[in-house]
Amino acid sequence: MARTRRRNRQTVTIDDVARQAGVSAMTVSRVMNAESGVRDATRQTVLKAVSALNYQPNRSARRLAKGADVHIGLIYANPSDSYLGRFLRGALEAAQASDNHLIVDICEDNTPATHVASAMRLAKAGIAGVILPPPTSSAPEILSIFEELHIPVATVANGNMDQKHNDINIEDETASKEMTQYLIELGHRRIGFIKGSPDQMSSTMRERGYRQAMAEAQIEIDPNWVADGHYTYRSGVTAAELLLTSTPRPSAIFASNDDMAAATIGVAHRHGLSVPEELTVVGFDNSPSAISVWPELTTIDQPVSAMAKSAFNLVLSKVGLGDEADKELRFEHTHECRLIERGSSAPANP
Amino acid sequence: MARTRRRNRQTVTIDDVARQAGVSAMTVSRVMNAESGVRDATRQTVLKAVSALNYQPNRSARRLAKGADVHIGLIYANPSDSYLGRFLRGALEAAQASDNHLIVDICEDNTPATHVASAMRLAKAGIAGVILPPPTSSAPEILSIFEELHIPVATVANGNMDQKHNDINIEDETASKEMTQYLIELGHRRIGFIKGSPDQMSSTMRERGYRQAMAEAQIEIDPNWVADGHYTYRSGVTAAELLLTSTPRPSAIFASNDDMAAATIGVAHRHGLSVPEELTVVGFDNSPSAISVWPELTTIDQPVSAMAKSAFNLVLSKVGLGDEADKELRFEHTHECRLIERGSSAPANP
DNA sequence: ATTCTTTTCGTTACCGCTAACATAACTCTC
DNA sequence: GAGAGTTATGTTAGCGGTAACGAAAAGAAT
Repeated sequence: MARTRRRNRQTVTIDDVARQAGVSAMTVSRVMNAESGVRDATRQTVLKAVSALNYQPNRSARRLAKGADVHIGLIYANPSDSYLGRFLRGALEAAQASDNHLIVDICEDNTPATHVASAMRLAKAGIAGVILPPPTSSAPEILSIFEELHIPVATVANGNMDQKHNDINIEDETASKEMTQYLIELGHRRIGFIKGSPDQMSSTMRERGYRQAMAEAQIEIDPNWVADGHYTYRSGVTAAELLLTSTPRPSAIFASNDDMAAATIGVAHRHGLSVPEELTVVGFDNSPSAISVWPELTTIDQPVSAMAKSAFNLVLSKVGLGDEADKELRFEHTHECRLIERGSSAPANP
Repeated sequence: MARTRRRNRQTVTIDDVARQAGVSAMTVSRVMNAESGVRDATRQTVLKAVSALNYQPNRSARRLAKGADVHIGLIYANPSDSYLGRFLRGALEAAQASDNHLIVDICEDNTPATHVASAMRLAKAGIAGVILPPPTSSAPEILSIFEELHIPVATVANGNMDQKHNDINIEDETASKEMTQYLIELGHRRIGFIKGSPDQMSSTMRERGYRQAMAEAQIEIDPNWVADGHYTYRSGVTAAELLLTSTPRPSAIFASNDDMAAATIGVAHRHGLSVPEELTVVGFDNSPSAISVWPELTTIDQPVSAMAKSAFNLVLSKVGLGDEADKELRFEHTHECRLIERGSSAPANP
C-alpha cells in the first residue's frame, strides 16, 4: 500500500474536475484562466463540471506555479472612513485578480516620523511596489525612501503638478464642467464658485472646468462670484459670506469640495436663505460630510475603488517590467466621476 | 541543454540558503519554522546564510505545502477610522503568521440589506470562517446566515450577553475599576459616574467596576453621583448637567465612554468650570473624540490589534478542529486594557 | 486523396516548500 | 565498546497548479 496521503485539506482539486469532465487538468486550467484555444463544447463541459463540484482554484498553488506572488504595499493614514473602505476593496480585488498580495500598513498619525516608520516596515517585508492613497501620496519622506530603494510607487490623487506619470487621478476638469452644466440646465445663471487650495492641482482643474462650462454657455462671470478657499470648512465660511453679500447675489454656489459646500449651507441658513429654494449649493468629492448636512449635498462622486485598482495595476506593470508585456494590466491614469443629485440643488427661481 | 527554466521570479530560494550553509533544504525549513531538533551551531550557520542572502520564504509555497491557505472573512461597517486601522493590522498579522488569508468585505452602510449582501459575497468566495468587529458583530442577519451555512464566526465586543463563547472582549470591569482607583489615588472622593446603554453588556460591567473600586476604598456612593446615559454625546450632556448641578458637586466625573466625557467637558465649560483644575473628567475607549477635545481626555485604551488577532486565531481553531490540536493558536477571550493619562485629569483640590 | 497549417488538447516537468520516512550521529548504559 | 535509546540531518514525494512542448484532430490548400 502506498504511503498515507499527506493532507486532504483541499476538498476538490483541478484533477477532480478534469476527471469529471473527461479532459486533462491542463484543459481545465485553460478554461479557468479564460485562455483561447479551447473548443466551445469542451469549455461548456468543463464549466459544468466546475459548478457541479463547486470547484474553487487554490490561489497559493496558482501563484506558485505562475511565479506571481508579488507583494504590494499600501500605506494608509487617516483618510475618511468610507474612502479607506472603498479604496481597500478596490486594491484587494486587484490583488486577488492578479494573484498577488496586498500588505497594508497604517500610519497612526500622519506625521513624518510615522511615515518613515511605515515605509521602512514595508521595505523590510520585502514588497515589490507600493500604492499610496491620499494623504500619504503627498508625503515627501515616503516618496523619497522608496525612490532610494528603487521600489516603484503609484500614488492616487497626490495633487502634485510634477510626476504625474505614476499618479492616478480623476477628471477634475471634466467633472467640474459637468457639474456647472448641470446648474446651468437647472436655469441658474448667477453661479458662484469657491476655489480650493492654490497649491493643489485639483483646485486649478476644478476652476478651469467651471470657467469652461460658463464660457460655452456664454455666461460672463462676474469677478464677485468667485471666492478664494482652502478646502477647509472655515475657509468656506469666509468665502460664502463674501458671495452671499455681493449684489446681485448668486442663485447657485459651486464649492470645490463638500466641506466648503457644507459651510456655505450653514452661512446661507444664518442669512435666512433656505436651501435649495432660495439658494442652490453643490459640492465635490462625496465625502461623509456631504450627507451629514441638511439638505444633503448634490456632489461629485469619485470612483475610489476603480482608482485603487488602477493604482495596483500600475505598480504591477512597473514591477514586472523587464519580464514581459503587460497582459491584462489595464489601468487609467484619470478616471471619470459621477454626479450625485441630492437635496441641495433645485431649479432657479425665475 | 536543458529546457529553459520556466521562471526566475524568486531571487533567493530555500535551496540557495541550504547550499550556502552547507546543509539540506529541510534543515533550513526547520530553522525558519523555529522547530526543535536542530543543533544550535547548525542553526547559527543557517541564520547567517539567511541574512547574508536576505532570504525571504515564499508564502505561497509554504501555504501550499502546509495545506494551510484557509480564507477567513472579515465584514466591516463604519467603525471609527482608527479602530478599523488597528483592527485590520491585527487581523492581517495573524493571517500572515498562520499562513492564511484574510478577505475583507465592506458594508457601505450598516443596514440589514447590505449585511446580507456582504455575508453572501463572502460565503460565495469560499471562506472557512469569519471574524466580525463591531458593529457587524451584533448584526443578527449576518450571524444567522453564517450559522445556517455552518461557517464558524468569531465576534469582537458584540456586547451581547449570550454566546460569549465565540466573542472576544475586553476586561471592562477590571479597566473601569482601575480607572476609578486612579481617580481615588488622585485624591478624589466625590466621583460621579455616567452609565452607558442599559442593553449593552459593557455598561453593566463598567458600572460594576466603578462600584467595586469605590466599595474597596470605603467611599459610599451618593445616588446623585450616578447618572444614566446611552453612549451618545447628547445623553452625555443631559447626564453631565444633572451631575454638575447636584450638591455637593463631584470633583471628578467618570463617563462610560469618550463621547459622553467630551460632552461633560463641554457642559463644564458652559458652567464656568475649568478642566481639570476644578473638575476632572475621564472617559473610556480612547476613541478619536478623546483627542479632539480640549483638554484631551484621560481614558482607557483597548488593545484592538490584539483582539483582532485573538479573533482570527479563534476562528482558525474552530476551522481546523477535526484535524489536529491547536498548535500555537493562542487567543484570549478577554483582553486587558491600558489607562492613558492625558490633560483632563488632575489631583483633587483640597 | 495528400500534404500543409492551424487549432485543440495532453504530457511532462517544475514552482518553492514541507510531511513523512530513512538514516546517520551522538549519548548513555553495563 | 557493543547494543539500545536519542537526537540531528538528509531523502523522497508530493501540495495544486501552470509553462513549455508535443501530438492529435480539424481545416485549408494543392
